Amino acid sequence: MKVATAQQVVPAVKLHVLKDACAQCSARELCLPLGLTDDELQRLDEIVGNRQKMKRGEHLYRHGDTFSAIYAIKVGFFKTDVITEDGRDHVTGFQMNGEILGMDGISGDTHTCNAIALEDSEVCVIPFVDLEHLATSVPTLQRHFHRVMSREIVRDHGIMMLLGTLRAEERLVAFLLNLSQRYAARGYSPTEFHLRATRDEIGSYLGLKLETVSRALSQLQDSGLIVVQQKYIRITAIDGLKKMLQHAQTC
Amino acid sequence: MKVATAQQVVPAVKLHVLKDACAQCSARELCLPLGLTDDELQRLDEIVGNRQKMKRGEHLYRHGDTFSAIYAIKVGFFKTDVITEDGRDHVTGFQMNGEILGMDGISGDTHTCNAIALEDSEVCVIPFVDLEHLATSVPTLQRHFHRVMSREIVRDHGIMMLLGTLRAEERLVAFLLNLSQRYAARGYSPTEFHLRATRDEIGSYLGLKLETVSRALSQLQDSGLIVVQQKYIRITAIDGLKKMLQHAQTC
DNA sequence: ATCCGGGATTGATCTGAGTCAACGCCGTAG
DNA sequence: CTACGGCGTTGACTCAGATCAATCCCGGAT
Repeated sequence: MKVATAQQVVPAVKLHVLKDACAQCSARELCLPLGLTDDELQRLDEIVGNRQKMKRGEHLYRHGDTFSAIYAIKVGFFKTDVITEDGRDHVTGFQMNGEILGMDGISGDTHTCNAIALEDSEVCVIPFVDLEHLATSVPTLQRHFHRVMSREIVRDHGIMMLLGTLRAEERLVAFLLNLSQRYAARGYSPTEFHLRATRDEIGSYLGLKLETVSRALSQLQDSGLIVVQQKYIRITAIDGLKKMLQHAQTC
Repeated sequence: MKVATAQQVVPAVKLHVLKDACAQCSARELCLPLGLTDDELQRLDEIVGNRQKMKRGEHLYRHGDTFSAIYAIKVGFFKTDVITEDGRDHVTGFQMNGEILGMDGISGDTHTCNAIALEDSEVCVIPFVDLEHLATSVPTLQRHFHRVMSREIVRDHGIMMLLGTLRAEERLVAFLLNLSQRYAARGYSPTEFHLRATRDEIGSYLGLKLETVSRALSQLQDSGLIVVQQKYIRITAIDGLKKMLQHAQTC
């Protein structure tokens, strides 16, 4: 067998896998292995077959690919998008380390969207049948997986709300605050980061045209709330941004 | 204990439960018990404690309620909505018989949206800890539950696409075709039905104002594609509607 | 170092949907 | 039967964001 041969030829792989195992992973609070015992973690490690490195621009999976695994992002940044019958696409989300990709594929055995790396990235491949099987004997894991799926649903509701009720500038603010909060949760600066997405991708995500995204960013900068230099963003008045969302449309 | 007493006092309840059991339910192809053996169905029946009747306008659960169960709609029609910090609300979905409500609550132990009956309805209450417990020993059930959650995610992506890329009339068309298809799947007419939602609720769902919904419906009627009389809708040219979505924005 | 091309910014103009307002319809309560 | 109130329709006007277009910026290739 091809895979087996590869492992025999390169014994270093085994070591590498151990080094990156779930127990040591910095993302473990965020992705699946929350609150597992050492033994349970060990069993999870065993099913997480391989860690897959990806170059910027590569697809992790494509719309129509048969579904076999979900993916935990170890490092990197992704976008997911759906394609309409008439060819246009729409970005449904941006995912960063510690987050799970691929749950769209569970319902129909094929993926319904594309997942594309926006920078060099690395993911853990979690074969889904193995995960389900393990979940039957590790209730904590089962519970946590359900939470992860549910969180995705709740997140989507938030985006639907954003798309349905907020104005352009408010959408941008919500987007920036969301990024800020997620970076903070990972120990990065909540006020200073690089956007990995283009204006066009951000626009697609927020239901805006790229020019509108650009203008809204400039406007926020003119108001003294943020500093923009291309993809670099610095939030100078995070409370001001938050206030914009609270009073949205009320005045 | 109160509950136990109630069951002893009213022995008729037991009979009633049996009559409505999952095995006989007309919605069983659509909600959870797909492909279970008789024995497994029996065990599911046992955890589905009670069937709850609801009057139009009643809340099944509210934003903030502690989460304990998901609900399968036996008969009726619901909407779910989320409330923003500043008081506005946004409809996130309409649910009909055979569909599952409440999965938003799994992630945080409290519900994140409201579920409101738009007509007199009846739901099966499925205590979530029991469902998870049963799922560990019935893989088919586990699998199917995961599919149901995933389908919800995929559905939400579709709505995000709709909100982000379609124009007002196209959104209405997508909405009507979606209803049509769901009614068809239940053996009702795909071309003739009553909207249970107001123009305002439909507008909230589609990211439009109620006037725009009204206008778009009138326009579709003028084009000879549908007939509208208040809440009554008849689709007279379903292919014409489908065509509108395929060529959306391409010309 | 220079060239090239994709991405970003900014301005001018246009338009689809929102807003405001009047009126019509229908079911319910008295 | 009539009055009322919520829902729906339609019209006139406004405006936020799309569209079209020119220019700028920056990073990678030659």
